[in-house]
Order: sequence, then C-alpha cells, then structure tokens
Amino acid sequence: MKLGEGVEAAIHCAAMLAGVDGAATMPGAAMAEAFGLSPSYLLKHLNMLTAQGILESVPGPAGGYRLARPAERITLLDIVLAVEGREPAFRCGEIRQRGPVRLDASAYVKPCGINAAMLKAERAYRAALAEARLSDIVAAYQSDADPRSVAAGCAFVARHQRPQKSSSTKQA
Amino acid sequence: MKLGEGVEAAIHCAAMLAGVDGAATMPGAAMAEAFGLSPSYLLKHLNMLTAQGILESVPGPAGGYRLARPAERITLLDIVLAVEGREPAFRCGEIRQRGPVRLDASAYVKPCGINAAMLKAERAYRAALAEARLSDIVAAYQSDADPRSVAAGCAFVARHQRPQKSSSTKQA
DNA sequence: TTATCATGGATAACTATTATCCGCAATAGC
DNA sequence: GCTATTGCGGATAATAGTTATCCATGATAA
Repeated sequence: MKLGEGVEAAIHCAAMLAGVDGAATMPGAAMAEAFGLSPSYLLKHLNMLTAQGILESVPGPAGGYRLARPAERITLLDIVLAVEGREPAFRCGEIRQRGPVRLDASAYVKPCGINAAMLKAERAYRAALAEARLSDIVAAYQSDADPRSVAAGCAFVARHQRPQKSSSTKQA
Repeated sequence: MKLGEGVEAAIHCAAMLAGVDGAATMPGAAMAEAFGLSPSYLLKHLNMLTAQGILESVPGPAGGYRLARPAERITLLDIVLAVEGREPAFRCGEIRQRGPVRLDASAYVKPCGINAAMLKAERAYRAALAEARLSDIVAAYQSDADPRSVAAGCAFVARHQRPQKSSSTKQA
C-alpha cells in the first residue's frame, strides 16, 4: 500500500495557492521551484487537479493556476482522488471462484465478505480525508508553524503571484 | 493508492485455514490450487504471515500451514500489515524544505500539518481493519454465502488437511 | 510580433510488483 | 536408513506502474 509522491506535491501546491490574492494566479514553474520538483512532472499532477475542477488554469504570459473554489470547500479527499484516481485500493479479483472447483455462477451472486470488509475500512479512510479541509490545513500551518517559515512562504507567494486583468488585487 | 494482490490471497488463505480441525495443517500447494494462484508465489506471502506470527508452518510430508492463534485474535489489519509492510501509505518527503529558500533546520522542528492529516486518516483506516476479526469474516461467510459454495469449501478443506501426529483430530 | 505559460502526446529511466526456479532442511512413512 | 513430500530462502527474470523529460501546440499579455 503506497501513495504516489504526486499527492504530497499536489497538496502543498493547493495549500500555496490558497494564499494567493483573489483571482491572481501562480505559474506552475514557480511552485516547482518552491518545492524542488521537476516542473514538467509537477504540471502533470496540476493538470489532474484542473481536470477534476479543483484548480483553474489561465494560459498566457500572466497565466498560471489558482483554486477553482474557496479553500473551505476543498478537502484532502478531493485532491487525493484527483491525483490517485477513484478506484479503491483493494480490488477483489474474485479468486474464490478461480479454483478448479467450478460452481455455477449463481453460487457467487452474494458479494465477497472479504471485499466488503476491506471497502468498509477504505470508506473510513476517505471519510477522514473528507473532513480535512484545505482551509484547515492552511490555518493550522499559519498558527502552528515556525514564524520564519510562514513569512518565507508568504513572501514567495507575493513575489510570484500574477494579478489578473479584470480584478482588483492588493499587492503586499 | 493500490494494495498488492497478495493481500487478497493471504486473507482467503487465512480464512480457509480457520476451517481446519485443531492442529491439522494444509499444504500451500493445495491453497494455491483452490484459488488458481501460482504456488511458488503464494508461498512468499504465506511466509510473510508466518514471519509475523500469524501462521505456523510444519515441514515434512504431512506438513503445511495452520493458524498460529485462534481466528478470534487475528484481524484483517494483522494480515494486511504482514503482507504490505508497516510503513504508512503516505510518506512525507518534507518537500516544504526542499526549495531554494533554505531556512535554518530549527524552522522545521514542528511536524508537517499535511503529513499529520494524512496519517490521521490512515489511523482511521487501520482502526477499521483492526475491528474486522478473521472469525467474523468466516462466520459471515458461512451464514450469508451460497450453501453450495460453503459446502464446496468445507469439502476442499476436509480433503486436503493433514492431521498431525501428536494430536487428536476428528475426520469429517 | 514576441515572450510567457498551460496543454497534450510521445518517450525514456527507474522502481516495485509479480512470478519462476533451484538447492536446502525437515520429517512422516516405509 | 531411504524416499517422497513439504516449507524455506536466495537468485533471477518478466511485467507493470511510477517518475521524469522533451517537444510541438495554442492562448494571451505586453
């Protein structure tokens, strides 16, 4: 059981995008630089997030990414599912009917109890992720983390975000 | 996020071993045949279970595997951790401090909030698995599944289990 | 017109999983 | 003892999935 590294990158990027002002955007290259990631690969993951309606992208010289909705309505589950896919971690291969003792198909209409138990645990996992809002993550970071780290993060966002044409933004 | 196929095999084998009488054992080859799996690879997973003290193995012509403790005290979590390893699915790479903006190490003493949230969800997952006892799985199977399937399973166990020398076993 | 940036496809490098094979040790039955 | 059966461990290959890179394309602000 393993989660891809893209999940960590996606959550950090989303948390960073929660700090940009209004409709301003942040280039993917800037976020790749901020976390020491390869730009071309990070864009793949950001693309997954835009495809799922979590991020919005703006092309062009002043373009970049921004959250598609307020951080209060984005959960860690949204991000994890967007990057890792919606399929459950446990996939029942129905090996109970793969042996040499072939019974009629009608003997297997009831779902496999093992599969049910595994999926129940996975629902608990997803429920816990669904309760973690991106705004909570950001708030906890700003109140708990080292002030130097918070200041550096805010400075980075202020330096790299690009205000959009038809919106009023306040530059820090 | 993906669980290896060995998990499904391991749980099915453990459930089957819960049906053997007393100290009797069942050869790994028989279980591989029952589920249509490659014997040599299944033994690898069974080996993980024995290494973690979930199964016992007996070498020799009448040898095989049996549960190391009653099915009431074996949970799905025990099996999943034995096969998949104990490491959490989400591994924090600390990418927050991998960027070009190097702060002093003392700025990162507080644990990463994202990591904490992901691990909290994983604890919920494991807690749900820890509540699923192997005996519950077997009981649900015997009461809910198709009677033909149950009968076939019991017959297979009765046919392939090997009673041990120094123990009294009742042959069905 | 130009430079910047997202998008998508193609592709390669790398890693983990899945699978197989063989020699070894243990042991029940003859 | 001898033999056949079985688990154990190491070595190794085949396969799939992840990670990473590159390039051509389209959009757009200056």
